[in-house]
Amino acid sequence: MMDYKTVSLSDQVFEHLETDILSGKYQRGEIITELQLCSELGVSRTPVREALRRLFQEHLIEDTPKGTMVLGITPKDYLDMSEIRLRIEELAVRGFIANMTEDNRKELNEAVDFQEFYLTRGDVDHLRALDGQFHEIIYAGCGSRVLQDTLAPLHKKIQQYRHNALQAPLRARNSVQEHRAILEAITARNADLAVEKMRQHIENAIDRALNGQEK
Amino acid sequence: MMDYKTVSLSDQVFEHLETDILSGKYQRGEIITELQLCSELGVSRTPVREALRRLFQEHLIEDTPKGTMVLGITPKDYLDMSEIRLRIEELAVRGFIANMTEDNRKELNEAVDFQEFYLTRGDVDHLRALDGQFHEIIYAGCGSRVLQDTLAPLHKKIQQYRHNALQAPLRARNSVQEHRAILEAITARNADLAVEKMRQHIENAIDRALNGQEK
DNA sequence: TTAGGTATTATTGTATACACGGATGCAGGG
DNA sequence: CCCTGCATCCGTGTATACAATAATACCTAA
Repeated sequence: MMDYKTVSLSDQVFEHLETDILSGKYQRGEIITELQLCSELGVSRTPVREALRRLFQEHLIEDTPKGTMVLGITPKDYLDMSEIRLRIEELAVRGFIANMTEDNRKELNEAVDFQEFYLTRGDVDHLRALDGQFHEIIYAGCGSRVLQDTLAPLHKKIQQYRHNALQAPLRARNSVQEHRAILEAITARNADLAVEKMRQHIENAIDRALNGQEK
Repeated sequence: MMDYKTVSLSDQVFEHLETDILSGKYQRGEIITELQLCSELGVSRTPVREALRRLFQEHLIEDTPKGTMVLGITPKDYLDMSEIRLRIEELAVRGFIANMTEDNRKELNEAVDFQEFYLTRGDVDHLRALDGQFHEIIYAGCGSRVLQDTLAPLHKKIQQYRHNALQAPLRARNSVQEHRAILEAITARNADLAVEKMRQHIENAIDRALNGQEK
C-alpha cells in the first residue's frame, strides 16, 4: 500500500491546498496566485503548479485571467456527491463481500473497534479519521480499481465538507453504530442486508449534514 | 464554454498522451520516461510533467523507480466503468430533462441528426465524435457539475477503449437508432422511458464491445 | 568465478530564469 | 467628464539548470 517513493513537495502542497479548500480556509471565489502560495508555503512554483493542476483536474479550482479562483464544494455539490454514492457504494459493498479475505474482514473489524474505543473517549479527530478509513477499506477491497478511484475522492470531499457533523457526540455514536451494523452484515456475507445498511448510513449522513448541529 | 485562454502545451501533451494510452499505442506495462516524451513531442519537461501528473490523477499511469509505467484500461476496467454508468447515467438523464431548455434540446437533436447524416456516408470518425458529443451534451445539461465530472471521464475512456465497436456499420446504425429513441423520450419529457432507453443503450454498448466484430 | 563494493548513469524532484499575454492605470484628447 | 491608446505590471507558460536518489555496470579481490 505504501508507495516506493517518499512524499514529494508536490504531493504535500496538493494535500495542503486540498484540505484548506475543502475546510473552507480558502473561500469560494477567492483568487490565489502561484507566487502567493510559493511564499506562503516556502516552495518554488514547480510543486505549486503541479498541485494546482491536480486541483484543477478535480474542479476544486478554476483558472481566471487574474489568477486561480477557488471553487470548493457547494451544498448542492454535497448532495450530488451523496446521490452518486447512494447509487454505486452498493457495488463496492457487494464487491468487498465477494472478494473478502480474512485479512480484509479483520481490518474492517479493527476500524470499527477503534471507533467504539475513541467514541468512549470523545476523540472526534480519531473518529473522523477512522470514519474515512472504514469506507476506504471497503473501496480498496471491492476488487475494482475504477470503483475505488471513483468513490474515494467523493467520500474524501464529502467527509471534509461535513466535517462538523461528527462533532456532535450523538451523531458520532449513531455513525459508529451504523458502521457496526454494516460490518456485521458483511461478516455474515449477507450482501443485501449490508447494502441496505449502507444505504441507510449514507442517507443518515445526508440528514446529519442537512440538519446541522441539532440533535 | 470556451476557455478564456489558448490551449497550452501542457493540455496538448495531456490529450495526446491520453489518446495514445487509451488507443493502445502505449501498451500496458510499458515504461516511458519524461525525457523520451520530451524528444518525441518536442517540448520541455515542464508541460510533460504536468500532463503526466494529470494522467497519474486518472490512474492511467503509475510511477515506478524506472520511470512512468503505462496502465491504461483493462477489459475489467471497461466493465466496471460501464457498471457505474448504468447506475448514475440515469441521474444525468433525469437532470437533463428537469433542466432542459429549448437550446439544450436543439443541441441534442442536432447531434442525432448529424449522426444519421454521417451514418449514410459511413463516416465512422464523425460518428464516433458525435457519439461522444451526444452523451456529453446530456452531462453538461444535467445541472450537476459533480455528475458531469464523474461521467465525462468514464465515457471518454469507455469510448476510446471500444473505439472499434462503431467501425462495424450495423453497430453504428443500432447506436444511432438508440440515440434517436433516447432523444425522443427526452423531448417528450418522459424521464422513465428515457432512462430505460439509456439503460438499454449502455447494455447494448457493453454487448457490442464484448462480442467484438461479429454481427 | 563470483561476490561485493564503488563509480557512473539514468531519472525524477525542485528551483529559477525568461518569454508572453492580458489586465490595469495613467495620460491625453475629444 | 469620458473615452481611447499606450506603457507598465502582474501572472502564467515554458525551458533549463541543478540536486538527489536509486539502479546498474564494472572492477577488484577472495
